[in-house]
Amino acid sequence: MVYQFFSTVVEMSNRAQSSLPLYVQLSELLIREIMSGRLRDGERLPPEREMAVSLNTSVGTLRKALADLTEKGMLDRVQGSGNYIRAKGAAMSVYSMFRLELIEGGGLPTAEILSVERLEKPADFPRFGESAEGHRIRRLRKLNGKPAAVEEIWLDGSYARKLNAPDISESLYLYYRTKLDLWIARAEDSVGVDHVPFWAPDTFGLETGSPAGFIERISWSRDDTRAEYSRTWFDQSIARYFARLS
Amino acid sequence: MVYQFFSTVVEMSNRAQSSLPLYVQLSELLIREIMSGRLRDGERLPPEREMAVSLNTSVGTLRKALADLTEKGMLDRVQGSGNYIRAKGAAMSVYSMFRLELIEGGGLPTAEILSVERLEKPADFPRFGESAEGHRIRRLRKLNGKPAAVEEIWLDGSYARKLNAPDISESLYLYYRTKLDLWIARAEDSVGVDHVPFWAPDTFGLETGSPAGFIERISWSRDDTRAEYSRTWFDQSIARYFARLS
DNA sequence: AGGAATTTGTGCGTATGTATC
DNA sequence: AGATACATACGCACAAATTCC
Repeated sequence: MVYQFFSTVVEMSNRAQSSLPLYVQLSELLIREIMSGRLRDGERLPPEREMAVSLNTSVGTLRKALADLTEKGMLDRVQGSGNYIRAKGAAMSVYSMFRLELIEGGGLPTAEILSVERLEKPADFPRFGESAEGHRIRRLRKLNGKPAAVEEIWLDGSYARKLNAPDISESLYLYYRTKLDLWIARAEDSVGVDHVPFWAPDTFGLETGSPAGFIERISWSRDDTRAEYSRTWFDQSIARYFARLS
Repeated sequence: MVYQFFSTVVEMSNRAQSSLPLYVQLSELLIREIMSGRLRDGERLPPEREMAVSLNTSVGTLRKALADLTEKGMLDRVQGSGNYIRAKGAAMSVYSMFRLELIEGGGLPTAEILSVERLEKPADFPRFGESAEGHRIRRLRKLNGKPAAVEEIWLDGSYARKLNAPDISESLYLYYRTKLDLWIARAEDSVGVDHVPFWAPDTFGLETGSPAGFIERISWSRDDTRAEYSRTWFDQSIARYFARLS
């Protein structure tokens, strides 16, 4: 019985800490369960009423959490049948904000850290966060092993004194969540063209200064403050940007 | 008292026709009110409880409709203050699915119809709709009067026998809604590069065959069927694509 | 084939918390 | 400080879709 376990966790992460709305806590609890693999792809959740009881909450509140998961693409809700985990969506959700795919479709995204430094924010950046400094993370991004993009992410300095480069590894957002308790909730992208930056490694397909696809992004945390600013240059001959709108 | 009026409209569009969920009907009712200008930008709605009474529904149901409007960017909900119309978002919402802006930001989008024809769907298209035929709409899109993109939209043939070109004019989606009762609910975009099609008019900045930004899109109606397939070529030197993710 | 049981969807009502005015 | 108004949370009844016998 999985629920007994849930119940415990919720008790802990509930009264104890953040005083975030209960439905948010539930949503995040379930996300953690999925991410960690304790809830597997395709697995069916217990009926809402049972779950609500074990989680010591009401059906309505649980439903709001489940709706949130659905929106995130990590859950299928089927009337008359049940609620089904979509860990694929979850695996994607690790990269959920990564919006590049191979032109032929798909492609497993991986990342290779080039550098992590704490620096003054450049003056010409849009405003984000409260600190005058930021963590600059440069990465080489690959799709199915092929270098597809270079990426420079600026995380506001207030979220940590120092970032631990090895810990970041593949999933930056997972690191944010687990180590910094920072939940990226939404982002705005702007896609155009720009010149490949001078620091792009030789392994990247395009030469420094040549034109490439360009993504500019601002990300908000769940408390609706701008947390992150990032820029991505991608090789348009092998990758393209995609988005779901509503 | 605006609500009395609401009440009437809801009565009509409620029991009478579609049997869509009440909260969807309410949401659409409000959208129509905003679009038509009867609800103005910045205007404050009556308190939820009053509104619920006048609309002859419950607060919970109304709240679900309002949440929908919020998601669509047409409403600001401020705790302790009130609900405020954002007709800008609505004006945008006419083009809500239009995701191009000037590189310097913004730009008023307009459209000029090049051709409207009913044709066999090309075989190499992704599947959408049930008809073997589709309406092919070609448009020149401008931002602040500057030609920024050419666009080819294929609407499935089942939604109308024939489209009336003059009626379409600026807002295709408004036409869908008002004349065809087709509500585009969501879309998936894929952004890359492609060659400008041969039919692009001379007024378009780029020459036929030269590379341009390229958006491929599939759109779903609110009953979750694929209704539309479209392709857009845009001049990357003056426009860029933007998206809000979550 | 069909009906009963199960499960989510919709809608209503209410009580309490919290931000705004 | 008090009133107003949205946010959260709980619970119930019935509808609609699915599943199972």
